[in-house]
Parts: sequence; C-alpha cells; structure tokens
Amino acid sequence: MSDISRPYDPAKHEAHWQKAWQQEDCFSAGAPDDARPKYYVLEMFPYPSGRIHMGHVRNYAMGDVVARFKKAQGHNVLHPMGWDAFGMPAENAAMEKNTHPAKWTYGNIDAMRAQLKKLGLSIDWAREFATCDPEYYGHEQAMFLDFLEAGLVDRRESIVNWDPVDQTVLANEQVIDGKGWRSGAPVEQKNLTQWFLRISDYAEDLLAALDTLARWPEKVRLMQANWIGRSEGLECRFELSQAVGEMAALEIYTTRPDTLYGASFCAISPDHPLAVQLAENDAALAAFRTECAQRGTSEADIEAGEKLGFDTGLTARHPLDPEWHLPVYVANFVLMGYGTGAIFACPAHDQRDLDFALKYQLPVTTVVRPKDEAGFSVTDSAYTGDGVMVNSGALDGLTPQAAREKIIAQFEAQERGQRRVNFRLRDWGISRQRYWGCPIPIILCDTCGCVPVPRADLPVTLPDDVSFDKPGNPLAHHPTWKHVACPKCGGAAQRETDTFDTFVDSSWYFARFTELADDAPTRVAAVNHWLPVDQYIGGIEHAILHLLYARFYTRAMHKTGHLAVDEPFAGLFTQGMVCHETYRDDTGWLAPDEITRIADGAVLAADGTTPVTVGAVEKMSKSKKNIVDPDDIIARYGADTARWFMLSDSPPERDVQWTQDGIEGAWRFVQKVWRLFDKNMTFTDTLAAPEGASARALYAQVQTTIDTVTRELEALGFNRAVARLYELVNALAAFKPASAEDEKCRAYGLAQLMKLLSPMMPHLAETGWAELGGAGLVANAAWPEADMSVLVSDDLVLPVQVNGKKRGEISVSKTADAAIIEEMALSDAGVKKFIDGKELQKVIIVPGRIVNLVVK
RNA sequence: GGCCUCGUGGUGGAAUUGGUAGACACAGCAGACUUAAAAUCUGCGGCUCGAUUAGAGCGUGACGGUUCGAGUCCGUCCGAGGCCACCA
Repeated sequence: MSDISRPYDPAKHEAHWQKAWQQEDCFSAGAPDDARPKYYVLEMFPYPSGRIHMGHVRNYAMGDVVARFKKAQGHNVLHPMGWDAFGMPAENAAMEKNTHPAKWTYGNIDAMRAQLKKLGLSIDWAREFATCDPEYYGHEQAMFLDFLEAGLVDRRESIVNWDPVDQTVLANEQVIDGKGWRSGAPVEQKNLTQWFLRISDYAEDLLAALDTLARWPEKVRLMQANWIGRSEGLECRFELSQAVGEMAALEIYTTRPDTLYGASFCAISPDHPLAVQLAENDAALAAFRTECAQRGTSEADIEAGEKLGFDTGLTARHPLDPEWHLPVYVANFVLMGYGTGAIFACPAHDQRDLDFALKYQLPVTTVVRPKDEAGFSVTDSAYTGDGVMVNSGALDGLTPQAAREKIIAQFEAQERGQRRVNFRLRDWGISRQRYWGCPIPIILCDTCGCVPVPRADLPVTLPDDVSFDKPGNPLAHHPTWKHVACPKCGGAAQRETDTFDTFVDSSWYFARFTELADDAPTRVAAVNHWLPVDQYIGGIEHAILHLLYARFYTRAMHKTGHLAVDEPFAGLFTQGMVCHETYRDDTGWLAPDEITRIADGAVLAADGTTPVTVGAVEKMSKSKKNIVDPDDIIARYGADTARWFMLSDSPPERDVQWTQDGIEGAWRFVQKVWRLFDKNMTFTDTLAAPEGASARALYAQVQTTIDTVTRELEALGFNRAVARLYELVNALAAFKPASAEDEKCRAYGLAQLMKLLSPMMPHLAETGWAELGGAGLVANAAWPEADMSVLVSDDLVLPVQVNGKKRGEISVSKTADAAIIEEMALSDAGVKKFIDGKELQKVIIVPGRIVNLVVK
C-alpha cells in the first residue's frame, strides 16, 4: 500500500512499470498463426535528428492509445518502431561537426530511443531497425534489381531540378516556390541521366483505388487525386506547312477540342524538339530558350504571369480546314513535361492563351457563349464556363461537352487523332548525388552499359572513409570505391555513385516490420498476414509524397512477389501540429523559459524589466525558439501527464497549443485520480447492478463511461474520451459511500476507471490497479464491456418546445402513447404560459427525443 | 488562378449527425480551510434587460431560404487557413 497522503510521484512509478512490462514481454506481437485477430498500428517512423520533440510525443501517444486499446480488446497487436535514418542532415552534421554521418546517426538513435522508452510506449522493440542498416538497405537494393527485371525502372536523360548549393537533384515536390526545399537556393534546370521508378504506369490505378480507402481522410485522398491530375482530351496532328528536318507535323494535346474553331495560334515549349532544332540555326531563338530556362517557375514569376513568345515564322494547318494556317510560336508557358509539349491556343476560352494573344495581337474568336447572352463576345477575360457553341460550323448550338464528344469521335473515325488520358503525375526520379543514402546497385561499363550488381555481391555498402571537404557527392570523390570490374565482361568499370532518394527507404519499412528476414526483404506469410496496416498515424505533411510513393511501391512489391496486397495502409490518420506562443524582444526570439509573466499578464524577459512582445501561436520550431523539451516535461510531471495533455482538449487532427496552464491542469488531474485511492478497498472487477439508489447511479455512470470511451477510442476521438473520463473521476471523487454496497461499487468503479485510463496514462493505471489489489498488469487486462441494461429505465424526460423553443420538460413512461404525452405536454406549467389563448395547430412528437407544439 | 476546409463564451473545444447550444477543461470571480500562502474543497459564470429573485428577449461570422424545429441542410457574401499552381 502506497502512502496516498503524498503526491503521486511519476519518477518512482513510471520506471518501475516500464521494467515490469519489459519483464512480462507485454508488447511483443504474436506469431501470424496467433488465434487473435491481427491489428497493425504504425506511427510514421522518426528521422533521428537527435532529440524527440512534442510532435513526436503527440504522434506516439495517439498510436500507443490505439495499440493498447486494441490489445485490451483481444487483438494480436503489432506496434513497431524504427528510424528513417538516411538523409542530408547527417552529411551536414558531418561537415559542421567533423564527425561521420553513421556515428552521428546511430548516436542520435540511441538518444532518441531512450527518450521514447521513457514515454512508456507499448512498442515491440525486437523489430527495431534503421534504414541505414546494411541489413535493411541491402534488401532494398535486391528489390531494385527485381523492379529492374520487372520493367518498373527506367534510366534516362531528363531535365532535372538541380540544387546548386546541395549539389543534388530535387524531385518536383522538393522544389518550393522555385527554391530547393532544404537549401532555399534558386533551382536550376539541368540535363542529367537519372534512374526513375515508373510510378506513372500506375497513375490510373493509384487514382481509382483512392475510392477504396474508406478510412483515409477525404482531404488526403483529394490531395492525391489532384496530384495525380487525370485529364481527358484529344491528341491530334497539326501539319506544318513546311517540314523541319524529320518533323512534318506537331502533335498537340488538348482538353478542349470543342474550341478548335476558336484556334488562333500554336505554341510549343522552349524544350520541344522542334524548338531545339530550329534554335540550332537561329541565334535569336537560342537566346530566347536560354531566357526561358533562367526564368524558372517560381511563384513570383507565375504571379507576374508574363507571357513570352517567339514567332518561329512557321505555320501549321488547322486540322478542320487545311487552308487555315496558324502561326507557330515558342512560348514560355508551355511545359514540355505535360501532354506533348505543344498546344493549339484558343484565347477566347483560356486566360493564358488570351494574355498571349493580346500581347502579340493575335485573333480572339469566341466559340462558346453563355446560354442566355446571344451577343456575347470575349474581350479581356477568357470565358471558361458552360454554354452554347457558336462560330463553330457543325458544332453550333451544341454544349461544349457534346461538341467535345463529337469532335473526338470525328477525329478517331478519320484516324487523325485519338482520345487520350493524361496525367500530371510524372515518373519518380530516385537518383541523388549524396553519400548518406542507399547505393544504387548498378555498375556502369563502357562496353556492357548498365550492369546490375550480382545478387551475391549485395549489399553494396557505403565506404566509411569519406570526406566532406568539397561540394558534390563524396562517393564520386572517393579514390577507390567506385572502381570495380564489370561483372559481365570483366573490364574496368565504375559503380553508380548516386544513392536512392530517401523516400525509397520509407516506402517499404512497414512491410519489413512484419518480419526481419535475413535472406529476403519480406517473409511472404508474415507480410501478407499483417498488411495492410490497420491504423497509420502521422503528419499531414506526408499526405502526398510519402503516402503516394508507399502506395506505388507496395504495388511494385506485389508485382515482384514480395507481398500480396496493393494498398499498404487501410486506415490513415493525420494528426495536427504542436504549437506554442512566440516571444521576442529587441535581441530576437526568446524561449518559453526565458520569459516571466507578471501579475497583470504582461510578459517580461528573464531580467524582469525588458518588455517582451508575445507573437503568434506557431508550430514549435528551433528558429522561433518556441520549443518545450519533452525531457524537461517528463522529468517534472512524468510521461502520463505529458501524454494526457497531448490527448485532451484539442481534436487530434487539429493543431494543439502547448501551454503551461494546460500541462499543469493535466498534472492536477493525475493527482486527483491518485487521491481517489484514499482507503483500503476490496478488489472488485465484476459487479451486478446494485439496488441502492446511490450505488446504482454510480454504477450507471460507470457503464455509460465504458460505452462512450470505447466508442470514442474506436473513432480516435481522444479529446472526447478524455472529457468522459474527467466526468467519471469527478463523480468518483464526489461519491460518499454510505453502505457496504456503496463501498463495493466505488471499488468496482475505480477498477473500471483504471482499465479505461490505461491506454492514455498506462503508468498511473498500473499503480492504481496494484493499489486496488488487481491481479497481474492492467496492460494485460481485458477491455471492460458496458452493462447497458441498468440504463434501461421506465421513464424518460422529454423536452417540450413551443414553436421550436424549449419551454418545459415532462417525465413520461417509455411506453406512454402519443395521447398521454400530448396531454402532459399541454399541461406543463412552463408550456402553458405560451400556449394559453392560442390556437394549437400541430403536435410533433419524436419518440424518445422531443415534443414540439405549434401554436398560432 | 484552381481545388478544399473551417468560422460556436475570455480561451481550447462539446453537441447523440436536423431535435434541450455551450458538455469537459483552462483562465476568472466568490466562499471554506490556513497565522499566511500553496494545495484542496464548495459555489458562480454566453450577452442584454430586470436593483435582486422570478422571468423575458437575443445568441453558433453576415444576410436570406427550406423545415414544426437549423450550429448542423441550401444560396449569396465576409473572414481565416490548407494544398496545388502557366498541367493546355
């Protein structure tokens, strides 16, 4: 029996229970043949930056609630943890701190693992790995060779986004406002030979299957759909009036074939082969192409929206009228990477085309008008709405939709074009010119070309002796590493010195967790048993990239026989960020522990005199110094308090604001629960509904709490579950036992409370459970089931409205018929006042809900 | 520019999905205990009017609509935020 006169001391209890869970091996997942239904809970694994932050605490607290809850409900739970350990920060640290990326990374992992363990998470640590372990990335290399054989990989030259500071290629999605996502340097366009995964082959499937992901947020599915960007249109030829070399026609793609009669000119991308060829003999065009390449695609440039064109002097024949010649421009707003890199322009119905036409004085012909505006014509604003076709020959009078269908059918019948589906999604360029990543297992031979590294030679490991003293890729600078004999011809050859994009590493780690097989990336029986992940939890910032790549990669693994599902994550939850107020004085940002709050609410610097400006509530970040360190919080209040605060108040998908008052409130709640154990009690885990009124009322509240908390946890409504638990604790604290039955019911209520609290505050729940004399660990106890029979009462209280406003309440028998309810409602004193002297027009009785009297 | 989400007390937020608006918590006020403070316990708390009570009116960004009944559904507008962005 603990001394309950003293405050609850988390430091004492938390370490004890963490050890007990480990000794009892509570959280190891059962084998695939375990009789219990499986449940795979996964939080997005962390990057080992060095220390955990509050965002991790929130993320892993949520996942842990789900894992513990599902275990208690009788599931065989898999809840693993690992490290997304490759990436540039390790190289930056190596440069700045003169250490080795591996040493830095593994040191960080050790530190963060210790921090996570202090949170008391129910993790199966036996499955832990880091993506920088050769045991992991070697399998990744083997799978890459499988993908290569299966035709899922391409190597091709392409224009890439080049970060001149980091000296590496960036994916489109790593370019933000024309700048590198890490360096912030303006991105340049560069032609490089790159490895690609053919994700665009799966565009249609990745899009269609979004409909099957019922337990994903609508928002994320929409973002992915937009990213994949499916459009339907017509691809057709515009004959050039004179051929240029081999090129006799322009292939164009349009989603608006209905507006063909409004054509004004054709435009090709500066990177279009025709433009490239013409530029060879045209210095002015060459200069124009250079100018376009330098302008880039930054937000500022797009905002400015300046349309630049170069008249090639060529013309193209309109496909519907060979005598109609359209000028061909090179235009900066046409992208080579989408469609065919060539368009026909209809200025009346596309704003970009209109801007261009007005600038270069090209014709504007209106071919769609709004239904009710007979004389409509476009002047300075393109019309993109629905309506009626005009000035379009046989199309006149049709809707644009019907006109599109008619034109496409006509082109297909005449074999001059075809319906074509286009996607915005491009193939995934995975080559990175970095050291700290998974080496691409390819050998480049002048004679044999690209030769896969023989399987027996995998993994291709990173050399340890590297230097970071010059920009670029240390693997390419290394004196010996890249020089090898060609596996095919035996001649001198070189290793591919690029490494994989780190998104490759995180595209299959969830599969690896299902079994750490030595000889294969996955063990098919285990991976097919556990996947898909039942509940995946992480930040919304991964809504597109990571989640889309993982969906594609799973399909690729399916195709190559590594598993047998297509969708890796059946349920997805995206949690909000942890925010904090910001503070600054003349010297810059101040940390929360560098300020003091005085009585009138004013905020001063630590010296007690300098006034401090309280800024916006923003995501915790080093740069704004508005960080609260989880270690400090755990040391002062314990893990349970930190977890409880992260789960209360704010809905989990929304941002939460960290406040000192909030953490203090959670701390007081822990103490309040502890004070409930103020006397010896007989352990009571099961109880029939008591007879006495007071015990019965408490018993009933315990049952409704079990019922609602269960449903809230099922729905990940942690904040609402917390509110119900506050209510139960308040009721237990106020409950004054007056009989043996009362005592027993109170003990029973406390036992149920411990079980309900245990997913969120596992240490306190164990302490309380032991205090009550419960057998074993509450971590192993079964989830309680609500006895709802006690709630079935014969009477119920119905609110009575008059004209929709509540005016009274009546207590009626459940079985009372409408006539009796009406009579009681009409005779209620509060109601009477509002109906006397008025004509009763209607009585609405919603059974069990409400009564509404309509009077006039 | 396109697509989407959200606007409820001093604050974070609840509201059985069209049926008693403001649960629960934080901050606040008053009281009890204490020499005092902290902690704890009790009570109050949307706004306006009503001296107070009883009570009445108003109230979920604004205006309109549907309905017996709207925070919830529809329309227009205002405001905040997110994602994508010259994607033909």
